[in-house]
Parts: sequence; C-alpha cells; structure tokens
Amino acid sequence: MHMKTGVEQSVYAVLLLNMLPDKAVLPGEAISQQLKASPTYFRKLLRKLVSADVIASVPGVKGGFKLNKRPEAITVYDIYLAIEGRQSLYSSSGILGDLLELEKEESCCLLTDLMEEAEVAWKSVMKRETISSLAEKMNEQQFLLKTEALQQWVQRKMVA
Amino acid sequence: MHMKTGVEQSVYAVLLLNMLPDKAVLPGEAISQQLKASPTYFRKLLRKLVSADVIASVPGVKGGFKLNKRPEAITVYDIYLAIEGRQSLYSSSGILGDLLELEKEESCCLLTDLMEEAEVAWKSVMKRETISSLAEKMNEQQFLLKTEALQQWVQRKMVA
DNA sequence: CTAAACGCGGACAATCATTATCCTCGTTAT
DNA sequence: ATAACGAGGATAATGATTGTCCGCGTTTAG
Repeated sequence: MHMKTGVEQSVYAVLLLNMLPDKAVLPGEAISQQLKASPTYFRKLLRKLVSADVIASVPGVKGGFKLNKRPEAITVYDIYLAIEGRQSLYSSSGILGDLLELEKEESCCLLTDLMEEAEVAWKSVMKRETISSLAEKMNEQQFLLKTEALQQWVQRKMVA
Repeated sequence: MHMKTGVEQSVYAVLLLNMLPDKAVLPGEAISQQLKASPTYFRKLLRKLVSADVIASVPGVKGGFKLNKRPEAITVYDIYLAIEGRQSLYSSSGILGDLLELEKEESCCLLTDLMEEAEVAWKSVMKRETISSLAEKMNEQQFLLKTEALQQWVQRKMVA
C-alpha cells in the first residue's frame, strides 16, 4: 500500500504553474523535463489535473498549461483526488457475509464504517495545505535563492 | 493505492480465534477454509500476526493458532501494522531536491510533514476499535443466530 | 520409533495495478 | 501548409501483491 508517485509529481508541477504570470502557459514537455519524469506518462497526469479543473490547457503551438484556480483555492487533497480518484483506501471483500452465511442483500462489514472514518481523517489533513501555503514554504530563507533561479527558468520556458 | 485484502482477512481470522476457549487452538487450514482464502498464502499472513505477537502458534499435530493477548488489547491498527508493516503511505521521491538543485544532504520535501500528519490521523482512528469491540458488534441482534452457528463451527474444528 | 499432522521459511510463479511508450487525431500560430 | 502543441486510445514494461511448492523441525499417536 503506497501512494502513487504521481501525486507528488503533480503537486510540484502545480507549484511550477503557480510561478507563471497571468495569461502565460508552460508546455507539458518543459514541465516533465524539469521534474525528470517520463514525458509521455506525465502528460496523462496533467490531463487528470485538467479533468479535475485544477489546471487548464491551451492547445496549438504556443499552447501549454496554467492554473485554473487561485492558488489559495487548490489544496493538496484536490491534487490527490485528481490523480488517485475517488476509490477509497479500503473496500470490503465481503468476508463477513461468507462467514455468517448471510444473504447477499444483508451483506455487511464490521470494518467499513471505521475505515471510512479513518480515510476522512487522512483526507482532512490534506485539505489543510494549499498551493499558496506550499509556495510560501518554498520561499523561506534557506531556499530563497534557489527558488528565484527556478522562477527564472519558468520565465524562460513559458509562452504567450 | 489500496489497502491489502490481507488486512481484512486477518481481522476476521483474529475474530475467529477470539471465539476459542482458553488453551484451545485452531489449525491454520481450518481458518483459511472458513475465510475462503488460499491456504498457502494465508499461512503467511498468520505468520506475520505471530511475528507481531498478536497471535501465538503451537507446532506439531494438534497444533494451530490462538490469541496472544486479551481481545481488548488488540486493535485493528495492531493487525494493520502486522500485515502492512511500518512503511508509510507516502514517501518523497526527492523531486524538490532536483527542482532546486539542492545538495543531497539538504534534500527536503514540502509534503513529508503534512503526509506524516495525515497518516497519524488515519492510524489513530484504527487504534480506537479492538477485537472485543468488533466481537460485540457481531453479537448484535441481527447476527446473533448466525454468530452462534459460527461459534459452534469453531468448537468442532478446534483442538486440545 | 516411525509416521502423520501441523507450523516455519525460503524460492519461485501468477496476477494485477502502476508506470511508460507509441501512434493518430484536432487545434492554433506562423 | 506546416510545425508545435494537447487529447486520447492501444499496448508494453515494471513492480508490488498474491499464490504455490518443497524441504525442514516439532509434536502426538500408533
């Protein structure tokens, strides 16, 4: 049981897009290069973010991606949800029904409610952090110089 | 990202062992048959539970498994931990280090603390429910008759 | 004291989700 | 028109999980 690495990659991709000036976009290939991710697969992640309305895409030459919401309005959970989908961490395989020889209609599971609650707790922590709060952390003393270099890279690679 | 089905199976296995009278044991094969799980793989799960001191095993003919703690002292989390191990749900792949071109020593991740906290929240819910509280739920009105039938099956299959 | 029933442990194979590639298409700036 | 980009599907490679097999040590029963 492990979270997909795509979630981490996507968070940093969104952080890159957050460095764009208004109206500008960043081509998908530039992003995946910077993240050292496989370009073809990374496009799929970006499309999931588009479907979830976290980012927007612009087709055609001079196309690319940009944020679709204000950075304060994008939580880590939004990105998690876009990539991992709604499937819950736990789903009963119906063992209890077999054990007690229940009819299919009355099938139940002693764990479902508990695990549901656990998952809510886990997700609620992810909802607390937003892209803008993460961006602030990147701008702290220790990383300030490096982050500025990264912003300059964004300026060079962006279009429009 | 999905929890192993082995966790659910293990919880119900422990619930079965909880129905044993003192000193009695249940052979592994009987358990896996009742849970409709593959016997060879299920033995591995049982051994993980043994390593985690949740259950105890008795070798030799007339051998089998039994609880190693009072049912109030076994939480769902104990079983989760035995099966899934200590590996955390999230682990950074170090992208930020690449992005900012940090030296390896100062490598860091904006998400690690958050995800750590989320995982603590998720686990703390699992620590609330114990084998004895689950056993009570099985004895509620709607399942009482079926649960008694299951207890009789345990009586027949147990040894010593 | 031998055999049979059980748990232990490791090597190995099958299955399944995740990651990655490839090819074709629609869109847009030049 | 053509070149650069995103969209989407079919399909492989990878890796984790699940499942099998075989030989071993221990204990009870004959």
